[in-house]
Amino acid sequence: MNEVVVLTPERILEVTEDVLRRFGLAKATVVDVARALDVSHGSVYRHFPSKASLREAVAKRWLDRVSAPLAKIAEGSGPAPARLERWLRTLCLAKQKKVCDDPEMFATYLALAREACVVVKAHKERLADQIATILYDGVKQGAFQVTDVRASARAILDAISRYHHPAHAGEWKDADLAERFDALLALLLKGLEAPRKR
Amino acid sequence: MNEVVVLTPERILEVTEDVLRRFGLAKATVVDVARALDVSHGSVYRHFPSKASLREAVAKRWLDRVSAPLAKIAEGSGPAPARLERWLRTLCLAKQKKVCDDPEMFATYLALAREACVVVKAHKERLADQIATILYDGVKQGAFQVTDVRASARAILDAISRYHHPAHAGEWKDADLAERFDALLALLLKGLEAPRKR
DNA sequence: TGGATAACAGATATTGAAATCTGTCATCCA
DNA sequence: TGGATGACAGATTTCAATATCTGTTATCCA
Repeated sequence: MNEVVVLTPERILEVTEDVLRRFGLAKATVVDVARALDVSHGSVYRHFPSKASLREAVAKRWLDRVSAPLAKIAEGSGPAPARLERWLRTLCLAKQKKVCDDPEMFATYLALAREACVVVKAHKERLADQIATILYDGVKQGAFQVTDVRASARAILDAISRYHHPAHAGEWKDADLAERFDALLALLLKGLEAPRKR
Repeated sequence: MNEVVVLTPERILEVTEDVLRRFGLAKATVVDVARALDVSHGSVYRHFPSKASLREAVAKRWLDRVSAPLAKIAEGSGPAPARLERWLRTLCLAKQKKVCDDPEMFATYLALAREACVVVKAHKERLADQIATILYDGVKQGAFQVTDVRASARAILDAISRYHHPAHAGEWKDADLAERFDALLALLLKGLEAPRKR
């Protein structure tokens, strides 16, 4: 049988994540990754053109893991307002859980994200698309009154920055966090709402 | 005549700001400040118990200069929605102008604010109070329908974080900034609005 | 012949000794 | 006697030599 373990980009990314977890972003080197894979560092450069591109790929993996469960909610069915609320709560709670469970790794990913701004931008576009999907449903259902779905989707994502953007992670320990988030959510949903028929 | 120049806290703060401008936050020392004042650094410690407290006082001065013109708007008269819009635009444009005019000094103040989180918290409370003042007027005028003025005020401040919080300064160069801010503002104002009488 | 390697040059990081800084205090002086 | 001073100890920063890392390439091998 003697399985020959081949060096794939996927395997490199896994090990890189592990190395980042153990050493932190500042200290982790390509040589460390190669050592953990038991290959020369030149071999890593065969699969990724630079250290920056390797890091970018790790960032992308992480962000994809964030957006996947949200996509499920966005593409679900049922009343749009409830769905939007669930989507927004899921996004913010996921981020807040991450920082709470493993603050060091979160800090690592934050720094990584700052470098890989192209990847982050694409991620934000995807999130805005998901909100837009829900808003579009809401307009069809007559629950929302929105003139520009795309602009509103971005406005909502912007509005909750404080509760999902890693730069604000330091403010997530406040006792009144949930209360304030609820107030913001209520304000946004009221802003989207179509006037009641009577 | 021979005016004796006395060493006042105010004069120390002025010179400290100047030293910060010239050397940057990381390099500026209490000794530098004392040198610029032509006194021993021990004299500075007679007026401020520590370097941290000196920096805090500088941060406070800066934040007070931000909130003063906003207080004028908040305490003005006229229709609350227009006043709120003006207040929010003034806050965000002031911050964005600062970062555009003197990015280095802005970075210095950002780092300073991160240290002096107590002072920053008080500043945010003051801003929320100002918004609450406008909201209260709006409710009285029948323009806004808000159950908890204080909570709504904080929700609004939170919602525009992306456009006034220095942590997002990197995103203020985007071409669609004004457009996106307008969309968010419209959404928030719609959320505050009392249903039209008919 | 695709994929791994070791050797290499230039860039970056580490390290430890020396310099500087922070905060205190006994002393001075107007 | 309130306010300034300079000397001081311990903490922090700087700087330059040394080590390590990044990215390339000629070479190897299965």
